[in-house]
Amino acid sequence: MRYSIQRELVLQRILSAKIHPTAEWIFNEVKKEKSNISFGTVYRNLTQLIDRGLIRLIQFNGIAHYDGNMNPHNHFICNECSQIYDIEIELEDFISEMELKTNHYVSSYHIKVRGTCRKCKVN
Amino acid sequence: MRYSIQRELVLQRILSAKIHPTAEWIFNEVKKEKSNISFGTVYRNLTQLIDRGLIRLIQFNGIAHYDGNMNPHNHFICNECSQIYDIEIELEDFISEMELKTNHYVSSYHIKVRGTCRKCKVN
DNA sequence: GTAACTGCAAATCCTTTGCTATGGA
DNA sequence: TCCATAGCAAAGGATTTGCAGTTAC
Repeated sequence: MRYSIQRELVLQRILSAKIHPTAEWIFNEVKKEKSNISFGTVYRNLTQLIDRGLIRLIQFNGIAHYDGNMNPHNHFICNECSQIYDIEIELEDFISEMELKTNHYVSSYHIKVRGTCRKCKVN
Repeated sequence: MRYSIQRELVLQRILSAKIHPTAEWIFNEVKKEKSNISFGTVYRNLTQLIDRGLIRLIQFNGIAHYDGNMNPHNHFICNECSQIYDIEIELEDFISEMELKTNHYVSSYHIKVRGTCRKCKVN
C-alpha cells in the first residue's frame, strides 16, 4: 500500500473525531484541507482502512458510520439526538454458552442499544 | 387500516418464510400469486406492518431484512452462507447494569453475532 | 517506469415518492 | 361516495465503478 495524503487525512479525521462519523462528514472535513478530494476517494480509502484493520464499520439505520476505536466495544444510539456512544459490555460468558448450545462458531459480535441518552433525558 | 390482498400476501409470506427475507425476496414470492404487484407496494406495506408491530426490521450489511418473529430475540449470521439464525440470549441484567453506569435510558437492544454456522463448519 | 492512487462523472443498488387509477367499507 | 391503497415510473440517497491522468516509490 502506497502512501497518499488523502488516505492520511481520512484516517486522521476519523481518529481525532469525537463522533462516529459518516462518509459525508469525513468528506467535508477532509475537504477543508484538501479541497478537491472526491467521494470516490473517501469511500475507496475507507474500504482499505477497514481491510487493514485500522478502522471499523458500524451501520445505523442503514447508513455507514466509521469508528477509529478498535478496542472491542459496543454502541448506544440515542433516539432523540442520534448521538452514538461507546459502551462496554463483557459478554464472553454468554457468547461461549451460546456457541455450545447452538454449535455455531462465533468470530465476533456487536450490540446496538437504543434509548434516550443522559443528555436528552434531562431536556 | 383498510384490507388489501397485497398486504395480506406480504405478511403471509414473511410469517411462513423460514428465512429472514429481504424486500426483493418478498416481492418475488408475492409476484407468484399477484403478478402485477410493484416494489412500491411491497415497501409501503412493509413500513405499515412494522408500524403496526406485526413484523420487525433488521439490517445486515446495510440491507433490510424482515422478521415475523416478534418474540424478543437476537441474530446470528453466517459469514460463509449468509444464513441468519434466531438466537436466544437473555441480557436483562447486563442492560440494567449498563443503564445504571451510563445513566442512559434503554428502550431496546439487538445483538448481531457473526461466525460460521454449524452447517458450514462441517463442510 | 509502473502500478497504485486520484478526481470526475456516470452507474448501480436499494428504497421512497408523486401521480393517477382502483377498490374496500 | 370517499379515502386508503394500488401500479407505475421517476426520483432519491448512499455507495461503487470506469476511465484517463497523476504520483509515490
